[in-house]
Amino acid sequence: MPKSLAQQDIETIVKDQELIGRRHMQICDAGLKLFSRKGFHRTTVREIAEACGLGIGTLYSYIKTKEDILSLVYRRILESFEARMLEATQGIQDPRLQLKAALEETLKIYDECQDAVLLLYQESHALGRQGLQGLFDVDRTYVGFFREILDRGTRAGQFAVKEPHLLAVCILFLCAVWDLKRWNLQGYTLETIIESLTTLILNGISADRPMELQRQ
Amino acid sequence: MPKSLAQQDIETIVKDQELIGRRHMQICDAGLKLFSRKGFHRTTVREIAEACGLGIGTLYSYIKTKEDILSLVYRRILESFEARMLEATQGIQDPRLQLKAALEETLKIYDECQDAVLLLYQESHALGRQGLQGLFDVDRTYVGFFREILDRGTRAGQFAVKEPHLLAVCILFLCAVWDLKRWNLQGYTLETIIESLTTLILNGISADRPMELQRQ
DNA sequence: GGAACCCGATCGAGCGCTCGTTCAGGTTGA
DNA sequence: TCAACCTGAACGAGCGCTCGATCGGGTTCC
Repeated sequence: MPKSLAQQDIETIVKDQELIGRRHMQICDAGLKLFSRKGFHRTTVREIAEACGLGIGTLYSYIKTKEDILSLVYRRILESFEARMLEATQGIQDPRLQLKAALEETLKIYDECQDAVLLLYQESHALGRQGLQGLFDVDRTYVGFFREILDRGTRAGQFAVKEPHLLAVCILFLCAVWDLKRWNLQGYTLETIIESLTTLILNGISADRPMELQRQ
Repeated sequence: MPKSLAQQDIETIVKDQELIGRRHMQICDAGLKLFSRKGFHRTTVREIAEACGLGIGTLYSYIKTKEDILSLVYRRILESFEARMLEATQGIQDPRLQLKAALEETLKIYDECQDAVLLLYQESHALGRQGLQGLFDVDRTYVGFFREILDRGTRAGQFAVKEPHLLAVCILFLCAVWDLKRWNLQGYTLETIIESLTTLILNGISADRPMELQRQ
């Protein structure tokens, strides 16, 4: 199995690969829960060890530093995002509909994983250079995915987009508004957000006015 | 002078109000510089004291906790933003042009104050409930400002916006893409960003297609 | 079969250190 | 003289991480 760019191995004392996998899972669960609730710095390694039912020493047989736990958490989050995203949009031919589907799925994911997205934006600077690079790489593939849709739509004459990469970044970023500005969006439903953002973006980039989408 | 909502006083040992003001200024400068470079948690109070030429004890005569320094920094940032914003857009009658000006000025501010905006998004959760409330309040007035433009434009028949508040939040948020996704936007100029975002948003919310803006 | 040995996962007390905060004493100016 | 301000050594809580000890189970050898 080829490893993605974000998959630099974490040094471990323990040898058994299958066991490492299981333990890393436990550590992820505990890490995500605690980091989300208290933040990276306020969470102690001891707490994480306790939360996953391991001794501190044991925990440190599966990681080298506290930072590794954050990396582990990030990896799993992003992997799951990528998988869901691809599944929800593959096979759709019409760029406009595909973009709509991509937006909708991203917003649904971001809705279900609020804590994770928040963590991603707030604590990523706790990662070192190497960890950050991994995040960047994954993000770039994400953006590239949106960008491809934009390119296809532009070639088909449906979209009028001067800077596809820039716009892809913006669109993906905009989806995070639901998580990062949640406190100022109470009262709205996920459906309203999806509709509003989809309308804004599709109108914003359409070569002609996409009336059929508004009517439907 | 009436104090804004964010202006709950910080407890100090020192009495002289004018001196407090001056010292708080020094502390802000040092805090912004160091927090931006190293983050809140990695910056020590000692470093801040040194950077503003005060002894640690002296510093603690002007604040009660480290958190107070962050509050202080945030306050100043937001105050300056608000002032610039209002100045740049007041008096513009046409909603479309006013929105354009507001976007442009916000992006310019966010360009000049990258570190500050990043700090705002990354470290605000280090603040306690009270400090956060203050931030929220200021942000709401900001958003309200955009919302007003949207409302005026909608009444004038220029914009077609179903959820003005939601959209105002989105627009303001979108401006931060330039700071929060900077690493993925290298190579673009501020001017390109301004143009792309303005086009996206104005097209996105316009009742009719605003061709004149594109031609000009 | 079972004694002797080995391997590697587990454990948690505690080391070494950082960092926010305090306080007793010094300095200054009116 | 005394209030206001300044100073930095000292404090101690809390943290990440290490390391020697333990133990269950597999393997070897008689």
